[in-house]
Formats: sequence, structure tokens, C-alpha cells
Amino acid sequence: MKTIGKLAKELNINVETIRFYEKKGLILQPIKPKNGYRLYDNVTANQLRFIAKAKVLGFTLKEISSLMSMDGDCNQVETLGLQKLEVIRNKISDLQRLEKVVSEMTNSCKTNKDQTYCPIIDSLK
Amino acid sequence: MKTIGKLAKELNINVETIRFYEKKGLILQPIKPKNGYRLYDNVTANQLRFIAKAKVLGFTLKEISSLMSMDGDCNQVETLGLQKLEVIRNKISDLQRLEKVVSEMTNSCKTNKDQTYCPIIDSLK
DNA sequence: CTTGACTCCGTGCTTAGGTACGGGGTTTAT
DNA sequence: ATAAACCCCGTACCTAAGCACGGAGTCAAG
Repeated sequence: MKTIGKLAKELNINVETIRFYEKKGLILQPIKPKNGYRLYDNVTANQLRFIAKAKVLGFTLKEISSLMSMDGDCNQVETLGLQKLEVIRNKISDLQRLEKVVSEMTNSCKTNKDQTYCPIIDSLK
Repeated sequence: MKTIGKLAKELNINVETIRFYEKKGLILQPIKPKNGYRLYDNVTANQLRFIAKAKVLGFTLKEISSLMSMDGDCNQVETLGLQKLEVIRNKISDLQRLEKVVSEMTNSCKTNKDQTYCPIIDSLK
């Protein structure tokens, strides 16, 4: 059983962040003995690791909360994953369009000899 | 010369947004006659169109502000464009990594027969 | 001349995911 | 026994890019 400070250090998370997750319902408030200090077991530590990994994958806290409450229901989890996948793919294609436009713009700057004029600025007018 | 409401309607922007841009320094406060009402000419209208186009390209208001104050200096503009390009490309590759992981996860769900277990949840543990 | 539409300004709210602060109690190490 | 370090809670602050609200002044049409 660890206090919040030890747990935070172990997981390399901020103490405030752990309390923040608790407030958001991602983890439960652990037992608090007479002095009111939270005491954590490994269950919570594992939940926090789970959250951290899912965050790296780009899931929002709300989605992570869903994932955790699905409790292994593979169909539900798959559905959420597929939704996420679509969002990711849409974002990618948005960004690829953008990349195309901006790289064309900077290329036209590169070939531009006229100091009194900028093709990027011009294309925005 | 148009009042803020007419201008907003013409450009399909919110009145509050125009004032917000003014407060942020993207556009100048126009002349205000005795009654205190802003009166706009086409210069401001064109600036607002510029902002709208740049926003679509994914530039932030801060960057747009820079673009506008560069006033056609093509080298400076190109530099900003290249910076933006790098950010875009990094985002794309982040998302592609993410896409790969999530699609692998959902695929492993699809082939999973065991109802008591979910490979996605498992991979996060 | 009154009513509705328009404008002014400042302030607060929104989403997401936290971080920081401040006043108070507790625990631990010296 | 006392000081440092830790914990509690609630609240405010942060970024971005606005939108909503409310009270007050103004303008135009009937």
C-alpha cells in the first residue's frame, strides 16, 4: 500500500493528475484511513498504467473510461477501436491535403525571384 | 462602409469573432463615428478573407498574425511555411503509427474466438 | 413615438487534460 | 520537539478559438 506521492513517483505521473483521474471517474478513490490519506494497491497502479498506454495510442480520457468499463467485452472494444480508426484516418487525409497545399506554396516561394511579391501571401488574398 | 453586422453577414463570420480578431490584433479597429459604431471598408473585409483562408490551411491565429505582419517578405513567409510543413508531417507520421497499432488491435479482435478475453484490453495491460 | 433591430463593452463559458496555489492537518526524520 | 516533507480540498489558471449573455445606448421604420 502506497500513498499517492509514492505511487505518482513510481508511475512518473503527477500527484494532481491521479486525483484528477479520480475526479473524472477513471479510477476509484481508494481506502482512506483515519488520517484521510489515500492508500493505493497494485490494482490502481495497473489501471494507471493502462491509462498511460491508451493515452499514448491517442485515446481520450473519455474513451479510456469506456474501454475500462467494457471490462473485456471484445465486440464493444472492437467497435470503439474501429471508430477511433476512422477518426484517425480522416485526420490523416486532412493533414495530407494540407501538406500538399503548404508544400506547393513553399516550393513556389523557392522559385520566386521577385522580392516585391510572395506567392504564398498572394494565394491567400 | 459597413457596420459590423453587415460585414459579418457578408463574410459569414460571427460578429463576436470580428471583435475577437480585433482584440487579438489581427485586424485594426476601424474608424468609429460619433455613435461609436465600427465602420468597415474593403481593406478589413479582405483581411478577414485572408484570415479565413489561412485558417482552413491549418495556420493558427498567431501564425496568421505573423503572416500578415510579414507583409510580403517572401523569405520570412517561406520559413514559416516550412515550419508549418514540418509540424504537419510529424503529425501525419504520429497518426500513421497510431493507425497501424489500432488497426492491428481491431484485427486481432476480429479473429478472436474467446469471449472471456479481449486482445485489445490485454495489450494495454 | 415607440418598437425592434443593431451596436457597444466586459465578463463568463466552452473542450481537454491537466498544473499551480493556498491554507490547513499529518507524518517522519533529526 | 521541531522542521521538512507529505497529504487534504477546492479553486483558479493554462491554451485555442471563439460563443453567449446582459445591460445600456442608438438607429430606422411605421
